[in-house]
Amino acid sequence: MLAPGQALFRLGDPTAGVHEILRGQMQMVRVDASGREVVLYAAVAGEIFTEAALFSPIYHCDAITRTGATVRLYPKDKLLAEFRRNPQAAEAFMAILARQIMSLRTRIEQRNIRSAGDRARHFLALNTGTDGRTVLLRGNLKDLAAELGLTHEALYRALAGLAAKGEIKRFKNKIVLRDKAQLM
Amino acid sequence: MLAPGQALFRLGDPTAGVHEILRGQMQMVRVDASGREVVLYAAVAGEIFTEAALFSPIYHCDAITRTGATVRLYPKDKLLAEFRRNPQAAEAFMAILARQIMSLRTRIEQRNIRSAGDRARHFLALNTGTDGRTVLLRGNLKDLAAELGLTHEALYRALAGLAAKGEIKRFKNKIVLRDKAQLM
DNA sequence: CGGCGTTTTGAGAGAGCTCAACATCGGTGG
DNA sequence: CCACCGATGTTGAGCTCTCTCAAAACGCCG
Repeated sequence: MLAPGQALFRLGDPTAGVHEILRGQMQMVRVDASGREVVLYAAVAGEIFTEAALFSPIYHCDAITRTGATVRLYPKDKLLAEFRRNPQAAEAFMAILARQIMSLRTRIEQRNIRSAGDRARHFLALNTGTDGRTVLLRGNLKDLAAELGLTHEALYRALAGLAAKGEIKRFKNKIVLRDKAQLM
Repeated sequence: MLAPGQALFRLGDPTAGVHEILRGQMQMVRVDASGREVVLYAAVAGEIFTEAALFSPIYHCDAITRTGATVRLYPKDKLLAEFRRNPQAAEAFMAILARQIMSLRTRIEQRNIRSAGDRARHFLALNTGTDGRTVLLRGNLKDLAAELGLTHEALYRALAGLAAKGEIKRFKNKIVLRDKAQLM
């Protein structure tokens, strides 16, 4: 349980283990030679971070929460001991890491797309449900815009544009893509 | 050894194992409901990919090389067997995955920065050598621009701007940051 | 010297960001 | 039941910054 502005750990601190964010956000921050802050990563609720702490004696950045946050710690020694005793647990953890890599790569590819319309399309295409055409929206559009790295205005306009061209249909909390057969 | 345009595997193929790129580039591609290609990730020489293949029976995307590529396969069953037998090997692989996650996160944060100058600064701040001020440039600036997701023109201008403001000094194959004491 | 790729600089256009105003929706309290 | 209020959603106008296309200077190698 951390108050806004509080640090979970600082650069150089001995590593404790893997953390999971239950509520709020954490920023991994490094300070460069000229004293400027460089944000390495901003983690949100539901994510685990400091995986690399398992393999390093000290932290290589600061972890600060601006929003306040609740964090759960999985102690390093217990995890490693469990992995040694139980190869299945080790495999499961590897699977978690591998999935994170995939999702991060997809996100990078997404950020490579400059056009707001194309970026929205990219997101929609990768987040369709089982029917391959329906995307359920989890939160509000402002949050989605942040996730896509767009201003909410740009996202509204992009979606309006896609809808105008008939590529999508918008509903309360879902978006349906027009597929090849144009069934929708 | 793959020819340009050749596919290493296709969506739905049974997974073989983890691949390392020795030469060239591979693109992970998925095709969306409307038949459009969506690039999940572009991997370059030196990287490993399909880590997640260890934990899935089939591939969830196509792997295609446009440039042609040489790829080494680490067979899935051998890797998993080795991990079960040898917890140290498992730990080492986890460490590789964890490091990749860190580097991907840093890259995402980099791509969140819109200003070319800020993005260059971010890169420089995170790539200083032991003295905390000197960045050795591995390749040419065009390649660096591509790595940063900028056009080479934009990067040239950004560096020129930083140099004009005295934040950096440019040399043949290195860039030196001005630190707080302005020693340079 | 000639050719090729990298580095640099210039001009113009497009697209997203910023600031701003307004609409819509849901919840709250009178 | 309705008025109010805040947050979300939407649209408008202008600006800035990068991208694109273009051209020139520079460096390297045959």
